[in-house]
Amino acid sequence: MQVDNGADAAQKLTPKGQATRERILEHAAALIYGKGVHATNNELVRRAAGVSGSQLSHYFPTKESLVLAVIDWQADSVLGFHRSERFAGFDTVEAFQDWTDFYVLSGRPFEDGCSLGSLASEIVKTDLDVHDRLAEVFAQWREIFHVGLDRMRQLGRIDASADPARLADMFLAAYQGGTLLAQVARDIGPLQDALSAAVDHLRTFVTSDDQHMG
Amino acid sequence: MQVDNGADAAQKLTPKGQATRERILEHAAALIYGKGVHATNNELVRRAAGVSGSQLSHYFPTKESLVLAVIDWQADSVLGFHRSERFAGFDTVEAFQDWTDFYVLSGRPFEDGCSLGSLASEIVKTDLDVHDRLAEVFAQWREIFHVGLDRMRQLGRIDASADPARLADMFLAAYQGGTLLAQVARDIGPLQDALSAAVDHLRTFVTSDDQHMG
DNA sequence: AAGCGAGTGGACGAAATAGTCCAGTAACGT
DNA sequence: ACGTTACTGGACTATTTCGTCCACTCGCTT
Repeated sequence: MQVDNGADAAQKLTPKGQATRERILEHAAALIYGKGVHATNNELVRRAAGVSGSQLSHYFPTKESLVLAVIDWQADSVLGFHRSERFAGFDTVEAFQDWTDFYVLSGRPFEDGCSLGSLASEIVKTDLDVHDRLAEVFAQWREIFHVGLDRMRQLGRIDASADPARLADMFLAAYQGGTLLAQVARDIGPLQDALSAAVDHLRTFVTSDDQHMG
Repeated sequence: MQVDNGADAAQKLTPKGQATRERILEHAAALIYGKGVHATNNELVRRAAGVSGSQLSHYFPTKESLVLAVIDWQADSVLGFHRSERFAGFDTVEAFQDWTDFYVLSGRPFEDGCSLGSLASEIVKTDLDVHDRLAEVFAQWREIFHVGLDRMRQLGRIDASADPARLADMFLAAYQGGTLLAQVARDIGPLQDALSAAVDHLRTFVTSDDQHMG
């Protein structure tokens, strides 16, 4: 269930070695986040993390293994964020509103985009054998929304005609697509619009009268 | 307004030269479409188009210029498709429904994804100076939806409270995000869900009673 | 037909980059 | 303390890949 591939690979490392591995991972994640996968090369990671070439091969035998570790790193971050108490399992409209507000108002600068989304679209077509891992992460992400929406329906907060699975996909797609558009336009507007529209759509299923329009 | 960069570069080419250029472009577009930008190298294009190395440099001095030409090529295709009579300017709900049906039912295999979308997210973070061109294309794409929706509102087909700009972004984001999710999941379901939900949302603004639910 | 420019071919050069090798250092267990 | 194991450094190699160079051919014009 929980992502722990990073720990798997670090099982027989001493504290010092593990620290070095973590340092490489941090910097690699940051670089990939900012420059993309294939623009992040050996040397950049090496210099950023302050390690020698052999250490990369030592902790991450191939670039693919490094990318995979970064995916796990980002996955932990994203899934952990969505599972935090802040959103209470996404079983209220307010939770979804808070979620969109986070990205629109205070979120990360739009230039960077969603680490996982852009990472995914950059890799999906390549030979890198990370597809399954990515698919799993996105499935879990979707599941967070799905469970919350299903609960909302069972509790009668939204109408029985609402389709939790469909709405979950809608939210995820609105976020991913909106992020892409925001990146391209260098303007957070499209993301804002897409997420607002998604929440608006969710509101159309709300059964009670206090729909907190806005 | 219209995309013509390709013609710009081909201004002083003889028919034979132009034919060769087109051939390179076709195959390059197909390769990029299927394998991504950075997995499509010199040699692949050369062999696919049946040209020698020097010809690539002759017609496209740098890889960036080739990518740019492919973007224009794809842009013409996508924008032309959306401007076709089939969708009548997207000024009816049925047009949007037809549009989603096209991608969901008969559309291109989901593995490939949207040429422009995946192309964009692969390039956006790089140094390639194609950002402006991509932004322009997406802006035009959005404008097609926006104009149609605005017209729908002016004609009273949807409620005055509907926000055409927001809805346009929602449709584009739903498509782009849905396509990404479909690629990752290797299942067209997410795209189907996202687009269906988007159309459902549009329907909530329909003023007349014949809403053709489905 | 002769010349000139566009078009073409294949080999080559230069640069970037992933991954290896081996020697040297530090840390841990006994 | 000592040996084993983990850790580190930097140079090196192999490969990929973009782009160039120069010789050659084709086709149009006069």
